[in-house]
Amino acid sequence: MKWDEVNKQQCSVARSSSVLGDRWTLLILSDCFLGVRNFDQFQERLEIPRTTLASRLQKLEQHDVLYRKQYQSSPDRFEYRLTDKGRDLYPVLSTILNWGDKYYSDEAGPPILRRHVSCGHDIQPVLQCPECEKTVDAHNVHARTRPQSGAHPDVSRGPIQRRA
Amino acid sequence: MKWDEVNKQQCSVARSSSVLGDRWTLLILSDCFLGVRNFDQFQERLEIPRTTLASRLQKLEQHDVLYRKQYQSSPDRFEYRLTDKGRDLYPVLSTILNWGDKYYSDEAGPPILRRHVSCGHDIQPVLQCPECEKTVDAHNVHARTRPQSGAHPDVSRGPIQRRA
DNA sequence: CTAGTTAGTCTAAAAACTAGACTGAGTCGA
DNA sequence: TCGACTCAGTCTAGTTTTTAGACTAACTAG
Repeated sequence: MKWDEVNKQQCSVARSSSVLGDRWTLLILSDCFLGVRNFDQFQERLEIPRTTLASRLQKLEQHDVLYRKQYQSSPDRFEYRLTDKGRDLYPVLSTILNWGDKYYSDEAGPPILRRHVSCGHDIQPVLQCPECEKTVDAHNVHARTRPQSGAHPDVSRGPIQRRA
Repeated sequence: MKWDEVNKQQCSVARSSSVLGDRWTLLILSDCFLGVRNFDQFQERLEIPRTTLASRLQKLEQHDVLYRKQYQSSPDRFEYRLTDKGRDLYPVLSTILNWGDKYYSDEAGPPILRRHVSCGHDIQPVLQCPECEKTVDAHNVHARTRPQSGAHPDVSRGPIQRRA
């Protein structure tokens, strides 16, 4: 299957991956959350080839993750900003940051700090069950396909979340 | 910059992206969490080219996200399983699933259901502050670089999380 | 002996990525 | 008015990655 047909799969991860699962895309979005808005600023911070950057920004705009907002005329210039849909990717970037902090940061600690404005602490957000408010991870969530959803059926052996 | 130099950046998202930010990788990991373990099973479910699958699995193994476990001999055959480090990616895949469910699922609802074993509800996990236990999103977390971390300095205008 | 299973590898063509120069439409200072 | 600068891209040519699909190895089952 070609990559650009992945979004037709009946799976939310597949459809999301067709937007996010590309070289550079997650890094571009990370910079968006850090306030970067202009083409050259993305390019300099990421050292991404300009052609690649242009095509990624265009793709993210087409998928309504970013939008172009004019910030001057003559010559017309645009900056890239997160849409609501884009801002809803915050949990994705935040959990990726958590994982990177855990496995790839040096003794001095993580390079980016996140302060929870409400309580003032530097935090690493965690996943929580919205019903019972306990913290959740792979071991206490059981995934299954909804019948008639058109998704691939469950693997016969079943999920492996509860392995030691 | 070439993609395989991204992991040298002083940024947890960059280092994570060098592992996760590739075509197919997120989908492979998603299948791992659904219990898929064998080469042909990945290949059939994802319809990924076999050469690409082989190189992705090798890469994930090198990064200690998956490990190969022998499950038969003569001929020796191996299955791919999540390591602890790999299982720690659950929040990443889970938040991607949430986002896909919100923006890409049809009227009938999301194709994959997740049951919280502890409380029995079908849930979509949310991000929580571990200090004050409130739900967090882009609007109430303020990111900044730690001085002397070697990360890119903050964008002068500052984060945009609190924009309307 | 023949067919089937599983996990890959091989090959050649197509597509994507990369570095770096270049363009266009302006501004700014002298 | 000239030259340098800004910014957001585009162009080009060379390199790398991805892709489809056939093929291989080492068995087992009938």
